[in-house]
Amino acid sequence: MSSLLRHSVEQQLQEAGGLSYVQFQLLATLGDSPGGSARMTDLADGVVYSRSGLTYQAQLLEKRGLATRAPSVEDERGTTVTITAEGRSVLDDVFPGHVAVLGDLLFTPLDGSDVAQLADVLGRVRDHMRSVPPRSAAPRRRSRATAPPRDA
Amino acid sequence: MSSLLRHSVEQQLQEAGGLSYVQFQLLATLGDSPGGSARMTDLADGVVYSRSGLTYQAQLLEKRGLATRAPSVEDERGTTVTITAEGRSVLDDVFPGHVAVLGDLLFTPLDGSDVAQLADVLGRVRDHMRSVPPRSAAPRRRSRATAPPRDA
DNA sequence: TCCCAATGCTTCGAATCCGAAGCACCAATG
DNA sequence: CATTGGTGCTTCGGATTCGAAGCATTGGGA
Repeated sequence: MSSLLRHSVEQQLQEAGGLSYVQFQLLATLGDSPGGSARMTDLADGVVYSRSGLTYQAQLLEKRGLATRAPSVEDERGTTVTITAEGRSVLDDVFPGHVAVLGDLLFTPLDGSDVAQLADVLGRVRDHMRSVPPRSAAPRRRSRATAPPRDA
Repeated sequence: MSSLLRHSVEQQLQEAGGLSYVQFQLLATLGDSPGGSARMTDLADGVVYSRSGLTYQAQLLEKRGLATRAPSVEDERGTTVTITAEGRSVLDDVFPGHVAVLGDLLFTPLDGSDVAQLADVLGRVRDHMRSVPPRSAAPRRRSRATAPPRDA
C-alpha cells in the first residue's frame, strides 16, 4: 500500500515542480525551520536517508537555486542549508497538488474515525521503532541444511 | 513509518540471504505460484516496480541460480521465470528472520484489535488506489515569483 | 599547549534504478 | 499471405542510491 501511495506522490511532485520525494521533504523541513535553515544532521534525522544521498540532493537543490549551503557559524565542520525565496515559491507551487493527491488516494475511502485510528496505531509503531536500538544482528534461524557457503 | 520499517526489513534480507527487497518479493511470489513459475508481467502486477528493474533483478536471481528464465511456451514473447530448489532454500533461510523483524518492529506495540483495524483500513485504501485510474494530469503549474495558489 | 578519538560532511566507486527506445512476436484485417 | 497495430520484454543511457574511505574541525584530557 505504501509503495503505491509513494509512487503516486513522487509522480505528482515530479510533474508539478521537478522535485524528488527527498527534495520535497528537505524543502518542507527547511520551510518549517526557524530562519529556513538547518544543519545536515538535523535534516537527516527527519528524513530516512543516507548521509551521502543527502549531500547529493542538497547539491541539486543548490544548483537549482532552491537552497543555499554554507559552513555553520558555530561549528566549522557543519554545513547549514537554507531555503531560498525561490525554494519557498516552488514549495508553494507544489503543495496544493500534493495535498490533493493524499486526499484523493489516501483519505477518500476513510472517515474521521478511521483517520484517528490510523494516526494512533501507526504513531505507536513509529515511536516503538524509533526507541528500539538499531538491530545489531538479525535472528540467526536456519531451517534448511543446504544453505550455500556465503561470505557476508 | 513505512520508510523505517522498509529499511529494517531490507537490512535483514540482505544480511540473512543477500537478497534485495524486490528479490525477496519475487522469490516469495514464485514460491506461491503453481509450479513455481510466473510470467514477468504477472510478477510485475504483484510488485510495484518498473519493468526494466524487474528484468534486472530477474537476471540477478538467474545469475545466482535462484531462478531460471525461459521463453514462454504459449507466447514466444513472454518470459517464464521459475524458482529453483536453491531459490526455495534461500527463501526458507530468510523467512523466519523476516517474520521476526515484522514481529519485533511492527506487531510488538499492537494488540489483536489494532491489527484488525489496520488490516481493514489499509485494505480499503489499497483497494481504492488500485481502482482509481492512473492520474491523467497533475493540477496546473504555476510559474515562479507569483502569488502562490490559495486553493488547498 | 599538544595530542587523539569523535564528529560532520563530502568524495569515491559500484550497484541499482527508471523511462524511452528498440526488438520480436502475436492477432486481426483485408 | 502481407500489413497493421498491439503486447512482452530487454537494452540503453543517465540519474540516483548507498557504504566505505577521506578530510577537516572539535572537545577533552595529558
